[in-house]
Amino acid sequence: MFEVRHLRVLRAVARTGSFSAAARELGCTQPAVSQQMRALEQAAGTPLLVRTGRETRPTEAGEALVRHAAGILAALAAAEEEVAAIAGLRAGRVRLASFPSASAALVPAAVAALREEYPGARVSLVEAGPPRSAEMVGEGECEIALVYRHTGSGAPAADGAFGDPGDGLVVRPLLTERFVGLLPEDHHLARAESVDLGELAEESWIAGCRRCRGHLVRICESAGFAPRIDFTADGSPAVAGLVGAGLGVAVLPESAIGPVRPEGVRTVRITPEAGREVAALTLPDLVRVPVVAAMLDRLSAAARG
Amino acid sequence: MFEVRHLRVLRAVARTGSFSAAARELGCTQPAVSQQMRALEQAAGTPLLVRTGRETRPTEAGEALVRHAAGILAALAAAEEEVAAIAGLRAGRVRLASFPSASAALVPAAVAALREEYPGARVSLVEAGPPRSAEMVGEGECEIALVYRHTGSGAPAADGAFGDPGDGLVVRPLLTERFVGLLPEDHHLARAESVDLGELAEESWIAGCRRCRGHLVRICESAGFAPRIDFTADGSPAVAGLVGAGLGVAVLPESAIGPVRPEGVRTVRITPEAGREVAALTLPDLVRVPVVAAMLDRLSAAARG
DNA sequence: CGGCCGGCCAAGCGCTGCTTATGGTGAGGA
DNA sequence: TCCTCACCATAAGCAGCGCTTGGCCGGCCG
Repeated sequence: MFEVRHLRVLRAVARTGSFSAAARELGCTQPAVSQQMRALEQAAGTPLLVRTGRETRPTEAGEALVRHAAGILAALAAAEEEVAAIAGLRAGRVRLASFPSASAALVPAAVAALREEYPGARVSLVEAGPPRSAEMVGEGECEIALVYRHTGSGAPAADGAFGDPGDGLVVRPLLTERFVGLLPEDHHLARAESVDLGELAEESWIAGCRRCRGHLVRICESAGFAPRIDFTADGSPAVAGLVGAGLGVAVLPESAIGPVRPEGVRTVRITPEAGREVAALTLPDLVRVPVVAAMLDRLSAAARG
Repeated sequence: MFEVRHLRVLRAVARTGSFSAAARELGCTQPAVSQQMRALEQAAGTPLLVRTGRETRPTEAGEALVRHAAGILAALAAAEEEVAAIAGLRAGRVRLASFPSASAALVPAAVAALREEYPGARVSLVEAGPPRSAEMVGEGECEIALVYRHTGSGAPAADGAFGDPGDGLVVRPLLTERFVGLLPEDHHLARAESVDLGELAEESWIAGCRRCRGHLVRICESAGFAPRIDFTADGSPAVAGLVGAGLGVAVLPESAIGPVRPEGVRTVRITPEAGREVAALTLPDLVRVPVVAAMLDRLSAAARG
């Protein structure tokens, strides 16, 4: 089997016409070149160079090998270049899977920051809830999953939001946030500093997605009542809109509300406290991939900001 | 720098999705694969494989490298194939330089024998006299030079026909042959067993090429006379034709006369004896090139036949 | 004819890459 | 739930390889 090193030496010898000159060019000693060429000729099974005393020329087989070596070494250089581009963050791909409110808040800022610094990076995003997004990382469909896990009065263990720890995923915590209550402006508790959920036991409730609805039920259970859920809306803006229309009350993560306060809605702290942790999941090997590490950093920064 | 071995292992891992399977496929142990991949990832400066427990997949950089590896390994295989074809004599080129009478006698038989056994071999021939043909070997313009050297009453040392021994050429003796006298059929010595050249001192002489002419003069000098050269012809058939026409006498190498005796010509042994040695010259390295060795063998066989 | 250059050879040595043996971990089945 | 198997990582030991140094020889040139 030919070695890359052999081909390099052969090319140098063929170009310079001398073992010594090739050795100087390659930064090694002349016997090293002699040995390399002997090994290569043994591998080839035929002489590749003729030493005529005055000069050293390739044989026909040597010429053929030099010809091929040019292409092989060029392909190798191209491969190194491409890998270096990915390793050096001049290129690279990172695929995110995230849940809706993160897609709206964290991800745009992080992606913008990454692309500003590394224009070559290619970022893609797909929306998927915590169980599925973690699976996608495990299945190689994406590099980073943004997930959340409910904390507080809910049942975190049963929630298992961060995916099975047994998946071998690494967890990068991004932020923890409280759930706040959303009340219509004209609600009698809308100006309160803090509201106990029990005070809202008789209200009409507005729930979000299936997962959030389960969490809402558990929160209310821990406060001693079962919520009467009259509306279910996908997406926080819709929930807030329903609250603003005076159709009921809701609890949402702080960040899900976004920078602009929805019209006609007041937010209040709630007790018992409830919240969620947002984290990024990825595979251990992938945290050493530059573009993945950079994206994780940008996500952390976006979560802090 | 990537090594061929690394690429092979990477490809096997990517294809099988497992270190162990790759090790089995490559005929080595699993830790060997682990080490190879670690070394390759270190060389690449970025992870190339993600181990998810269930399976092992390439990262983006790994995919890029696998993609390049396919081309590189294919080019390498093509190079090995071509070199093996040359080494294995399924292909190969041998260029001959020979003097005219060998071109007419030895070479056709040898080339025919070689091409019959190895149809892929490409043989070319150029005519050149001994000094020049040896130079051509030294200069890489051909692989084999057919040369001759006069022996006997001539001055072999001054002749130097086999080229400078200092050229580093190897000599493969092919045949030695006597010079014979050519007399017209009606010459009074045409039926003699042997003719002393002195008896032909007063004849009209027909000489061949410049070099042969010099040799003729020396032979005659050693017999005690200077030949009167009235005709000079390039090529033995022409010389024999002139003799057959009764225009003079000549001496020629036996083989130069060829299988068919020219019309009207008788050949007689001459004294003092004169002759020449025919040999093939090549470079030491080239005798290990299969097609060159084969050609030398065929030339020897043709010389014996 | 002597210096010089280029190449081969031998010896020594450090490094690399393989092997065997062992431990940890996730997955599948009783 | 526990057991077992498959897979991978790690460590230690060892053989082989490739490089270097030093010495020698042969051809070329001043």
